[in-house]
Amino acid sequence: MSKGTVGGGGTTMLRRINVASVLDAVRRSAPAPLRVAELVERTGLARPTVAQAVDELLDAGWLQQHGPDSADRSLGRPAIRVSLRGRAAPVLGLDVGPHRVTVGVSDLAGRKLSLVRRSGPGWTAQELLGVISEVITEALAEAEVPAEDVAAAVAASPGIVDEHTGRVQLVPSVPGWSAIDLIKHVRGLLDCPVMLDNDANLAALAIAAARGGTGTLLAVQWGERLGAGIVIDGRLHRGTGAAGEIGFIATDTDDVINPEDSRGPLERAVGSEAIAALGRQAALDNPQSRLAELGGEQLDTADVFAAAAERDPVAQAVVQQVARAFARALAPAVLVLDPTAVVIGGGVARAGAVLLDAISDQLRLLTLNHPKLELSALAEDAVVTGAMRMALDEVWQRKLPTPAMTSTT
Amino acid sequence: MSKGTVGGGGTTMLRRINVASVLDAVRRSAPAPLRVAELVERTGLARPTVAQAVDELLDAGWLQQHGPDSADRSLGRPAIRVSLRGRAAPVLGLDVGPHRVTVGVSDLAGRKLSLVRRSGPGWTAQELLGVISEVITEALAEAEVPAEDVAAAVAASPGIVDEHTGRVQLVPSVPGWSAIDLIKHVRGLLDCPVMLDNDANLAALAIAAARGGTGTLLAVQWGERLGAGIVIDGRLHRGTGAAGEIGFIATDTDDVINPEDSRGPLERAVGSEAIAALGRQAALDNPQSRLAELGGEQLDTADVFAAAAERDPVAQAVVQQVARAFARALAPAVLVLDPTAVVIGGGVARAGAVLLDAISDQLRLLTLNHPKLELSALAEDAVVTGAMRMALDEVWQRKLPTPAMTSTT
DNA sequence: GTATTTACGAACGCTCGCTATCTATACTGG
DNA sequence: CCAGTATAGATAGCGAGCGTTCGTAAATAC
Repeated sequence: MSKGTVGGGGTTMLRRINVASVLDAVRRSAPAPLRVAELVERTGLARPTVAQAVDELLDAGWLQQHGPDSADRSLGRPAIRVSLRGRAAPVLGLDVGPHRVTVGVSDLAGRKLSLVRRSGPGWTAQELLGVISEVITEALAEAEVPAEDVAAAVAASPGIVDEHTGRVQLVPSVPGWSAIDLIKHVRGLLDCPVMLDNDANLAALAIAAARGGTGTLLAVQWGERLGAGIVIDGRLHRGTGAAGEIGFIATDTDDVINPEDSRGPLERAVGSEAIAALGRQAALDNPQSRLAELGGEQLDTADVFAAAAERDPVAQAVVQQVARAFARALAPAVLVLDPTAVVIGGGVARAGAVLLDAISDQLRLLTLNHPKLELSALAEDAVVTGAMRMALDEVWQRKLPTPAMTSTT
Repeated sequence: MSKGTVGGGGTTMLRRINVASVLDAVRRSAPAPLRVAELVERTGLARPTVAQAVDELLDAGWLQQHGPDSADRSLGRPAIRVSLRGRAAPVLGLDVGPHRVTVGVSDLAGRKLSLVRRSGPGWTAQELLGVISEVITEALAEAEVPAEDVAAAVAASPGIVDEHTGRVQLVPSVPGWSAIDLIKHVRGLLDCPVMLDNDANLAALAIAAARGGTGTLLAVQWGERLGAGIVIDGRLHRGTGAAGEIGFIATDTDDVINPEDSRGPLERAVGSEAIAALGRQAALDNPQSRLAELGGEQLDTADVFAAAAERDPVAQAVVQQVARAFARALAPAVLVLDPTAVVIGGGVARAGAVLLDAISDQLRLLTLNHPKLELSALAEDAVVTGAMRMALDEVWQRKLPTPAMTSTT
């Protein structure tokens, strides 16, 4: 149990291994249905073994049977084809922010069944719990999934999350907010394993899953706050629990980490609010620039990047400054991690190529191996998608007795 | 093979799993011998199964049988006790530097059988190969291990190593030196899998193994050059292949990465040579300081730390400067990785508490979770030890069909 | 010297997967 | 319209391995 003994056992264990092997093979090719013959080939098992496993999985509701595909007309008796029955164990992802609640429901194969978003003006903690209930029931209804069927749920929370206790540090976004209450609340609604994780971590998981395969991913969430998730070969790297907190990296002029202030030096320097402030100052200093024209009094972060895209030198200088500070802060992390790719998401990512190119140029000077630098394709859905992904991983890990078996042959 | 299909198979596979399970249980308790009853308890298998597996492993030479321990006199018939027969598959570690060659031989249980070091004044590449042959044969003789018995060998090389091709970048220590030749040479001597890896990586592996257990370790090798190895839950993190190259982190005053210069900014700032240079300059500026007294003309890195330990303010200022630069460079990496511990090894680590405390103070200001900061206990043997460790891991991974089986029960 | 405790060893029954064979189904070609 | 063929599914026999149970050996305690 607690000891990490290598499992072993009798023939029933063997049976379970083989059933899991078949199930895993089906999962890997999802959503494409598979013929039994293909399963035989992929698992290396004998046909009767596979057939028996398929029967068992059909009975248990994990697989569903397809009729012969009329499009694929080949010689001989048509094969029955099976695929994952996603409804067997749907999962739920939850992204709670101070102004927005998003809930997604996904089936086992990773197909999105529903996605419900609700925005509002700063709820209180009490109101927020009510909104969460509503959105969850709405999402479940849209997906046509009864609440008791949900096999796992993951909630995203900003701040540093202890994955076991659910305790959260450094998150004063909503007054009176407690992630522990959130967990309790959701547990009351769903009666299934409910987990909590950092939003940057979950976004990273989603992006890594979208990119597929192996390698090291550093996924930066760049908005008012700055965080990053690290995914190594599909697994999240948590460190002691606070890995990826790049917002607290010191800049050349600011290295103060204050427990009272939830923001770190880099966030103060290049967070979206800081970018807007830099833009406003630049507009004041250069009243006849395109930047001042575009933004006016209420100059926004987006205005800075828009003006820079129009080649306004004043805005471009601001972008350069931001990119330089960001690259200098990130370079040590890139040197140490040596990631395959660095993906930038969050609100600032909407800036697009203007910012990306500037960062890329700066980063190239400061690193050895230059990772691919990209913008997140998932936009604002990254966090929910990642939450669903993690719930999915949890379900699969519970279901498959052998997660990895390095075939020596 | 190439596909990562979950293994499965017939009863022979089951047998192999159970045998491996028993072997693994013995390995975990090494070097303490185990009674069969204990194996039954730890593996969860039935006694006949364990007995059969033990017989098989004894025949194959993986286990050895102990007589009943006269010290442990308890009631009843004395139990047969078995332990790993280390000589079954000894491994070899090799650390090649420009001025020193070290070879270690270890048995399966991790016991060091022999360790042979040879130093010399800058050999040529050709001479070096000859020296390597001599030291290897000497180490094998001392360990009483025939060359053909060696099950795996790992060689350490400075620079960035591609773990598959064995190609090495950025290592001009020995003119005409090629790690590919090294691999070929060792393969010619040993006829077993020969692998190559970065010396900082291997040192990290050794330190992680010595500390034991899980967590994230950042092991810094600090000498003339600066490198680090990252070990996460016992596995080395390589990134694209150049992970841990902290020597190239920019400092506040220097951010030039030049392909011609094998040293990076941080190495130029706080490498042992740079520390000595700072010390010499400080001594010149303050001729009547303890530092100037101690070091004289040929002032060394060690002199700086010695003077600082004697509370010479001039030397202390130099140490402060070095610690500050190092901490500022490392802080972003610590924030991103959030390691359980940071261990410093290499020549500069001999400075001891003077440097460590200074770094700790600086790092505390710049990070959120403060990892344990320690000096490597392994001193100069870290790299060879790590090489043996990696060879050991390779052998075990080949032997055990199921490396990790998350017991769901 | 006997009783007790502990561990080893062997026989039996059970489950499981693999090989081989037979049956079912649909397309092809005369 | 009917045989031929190719593919897939179903079934029996065999072998291998594990687990349970019982008997036996070896040491200590009284």
